[in-house]
Amino acid sequence: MSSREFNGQERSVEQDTEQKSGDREECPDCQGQVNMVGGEKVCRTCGLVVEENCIDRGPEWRTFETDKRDRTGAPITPTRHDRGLSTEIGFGTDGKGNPISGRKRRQLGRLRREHDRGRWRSKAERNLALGLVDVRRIAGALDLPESIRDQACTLFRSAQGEDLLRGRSIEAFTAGCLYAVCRCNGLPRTIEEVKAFARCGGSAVENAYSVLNKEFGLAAKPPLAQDYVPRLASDLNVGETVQRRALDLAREADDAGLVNGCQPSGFAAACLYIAADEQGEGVSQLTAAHAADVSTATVRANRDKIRSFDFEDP
DNA sequence: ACGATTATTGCGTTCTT
DNA sequence: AAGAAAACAATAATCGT
Repeated sequence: MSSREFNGQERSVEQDTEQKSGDREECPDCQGQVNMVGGEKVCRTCGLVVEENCIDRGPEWRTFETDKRDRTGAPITPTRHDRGLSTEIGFGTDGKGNPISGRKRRQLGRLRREHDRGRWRSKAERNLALGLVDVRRIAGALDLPESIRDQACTLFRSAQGEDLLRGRSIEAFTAGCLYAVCRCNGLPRTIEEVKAFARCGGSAVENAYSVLNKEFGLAAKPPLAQDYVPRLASDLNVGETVQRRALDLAREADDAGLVNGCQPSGFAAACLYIAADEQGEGVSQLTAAHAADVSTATVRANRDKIRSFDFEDP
């Protein structure tokens, strides 16, 4: 939460200077190197999310202030079936903001109805619109960055273009697209979390994902424990040093293949638990387990695995 | 809250047909 | 080659401290 507000302030200031410099950036907290992880700028050492939604497709809103910039108009977005270029008939007021009433209002109502009906040229286009709304809904519920949401919308478009939706539900595919994009970007969301917001059966989501994976050959990386550390850390409200230590543990465990066969989120929870324990921060097994949606027994098992590995000797 | 023990589940292997 | 089954590891549930 706190990092999110932080972004909101920083963006307007730094957007111009940093846009595509590609130069090294420093984490404001620990001066570590910052690199891109799936649409988010994340500090390599402490895991702080410096900036998210780095791709800005928006227009230059300052056009009316300084006449130099001429990119105007509504923002074009893949999240609307017509890419945001449609027109809508508003309610209540006329063009000057004065209220309207009576016959005129009812006339506008009829006009709006016909306008809405004429909006979709085909069933497919209507389905697309439905799907994109659903993608937006789930992405918002999961608190995902905009770039992820937009990628998911684009993926949904492709899926429909390839006729993958035939006989399957729209809702399953929207959830599947979101999960697929998260996987491709190393963004830590389990399929369970996505399923929780999908308006369809969980198996349908899995099926949609596997179809997407097969048809498009998605670049889905195997999920890593270290990917889950930043989010869990912020959920648990631990300090910087704890988070950094946990990230180190997770990274080493990932490299050593210690996480193979385990649930990476549960493993990350164990890393956080150990790190917090070392620093004397009171994070109980229960809270750590709950944040990662695993049981305390899993946290314990993974903790023992880490401890017995003993990172010094190899 | 934590640890130990037991039960369940999921999954890759291996054995059959 | 396809399916069934025994085997194993990870996770969850339960009980005791």
